[in-house]
Amino acid sequence: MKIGEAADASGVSAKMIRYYESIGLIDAPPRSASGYRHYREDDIHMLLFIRRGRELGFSMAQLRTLTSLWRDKSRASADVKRLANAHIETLNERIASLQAMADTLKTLARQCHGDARPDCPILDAFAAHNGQK
Amino acid sequence: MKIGEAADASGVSAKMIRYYESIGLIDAPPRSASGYRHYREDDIHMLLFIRRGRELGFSMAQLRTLTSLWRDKSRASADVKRLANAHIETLNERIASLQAMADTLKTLARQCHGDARPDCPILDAFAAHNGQK
DNA sequence: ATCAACCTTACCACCATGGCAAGGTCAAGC
DNA sequence: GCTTGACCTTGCCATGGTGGTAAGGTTGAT
Repeated sequence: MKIGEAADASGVSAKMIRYYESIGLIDAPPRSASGYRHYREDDIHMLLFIRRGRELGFSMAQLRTLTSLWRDKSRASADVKRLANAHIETLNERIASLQAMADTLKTLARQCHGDARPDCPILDAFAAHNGQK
Repeated sequence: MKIGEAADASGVSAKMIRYYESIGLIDAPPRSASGYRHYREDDIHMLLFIRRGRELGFSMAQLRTLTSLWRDKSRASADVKRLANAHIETLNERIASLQAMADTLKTLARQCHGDARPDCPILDAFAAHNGQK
């Protein structure tokens, strides 16, 4: 299978497949005489694995660990679970941070009459250099 | 006030102050004879304004609009409110996306016994190339 | 033989930020 | 006046993942 087909089959762009190879996340596949990369089923599975990990928000560094755990048939599931829990923690922090932003903005937006007049609590809050907020 | 003091006073690093100037987000301040940037109170307020906007997750492009609204004493508060609401919407989308990731992972982690055994529903889900998920 | 669709590598760009380097400036202490 | 240290200047590199683009080679079908 050439890289374009592998990209279609895995949902990972050809560009990214080459990138993953360049950073050592996936193995370099065999090449045809003319230099074309050639992929097999297992490689597609790996790409799908990586794509799903990325879709769940794992970083490349974490994917590196996850793929090695995946390859390691004698891994301890505790290791995987630990990584997953750490990532859940990170996600929760990011959610809380975004939620706090949204809450603040919602409060401000509610106080803004939103008409043609120029006075605006949102801008006031941004500009506050006294203890207003 | 020199840039270091402006950085301390505003919470925006000197590096970022120069960057904001380079992209035209803030005006270039007057320079001393030897080339040092010199800031006044109003410049600090602007930097604080920008910092608060960034802390609420607005993009640089949005900050550009917000600062121009701030400067425009005859703005309509509706314009500010519209921008804020659009950003709240974006934040909500990002939150929902992260929440979906976290929920999926939580479900998988709950199913993983997390001990020394190698079988792991998390990896299984990542690897699924049939309709398992 | 030609043409389109593919492949290859090697760059540039993003966005906001930090770091580092090489050199100029200023103020305080001697 | 000289040294020293803290500051300032510009400029370049790196991040992380991804897309784009360019210049050229390969393949397969007509």
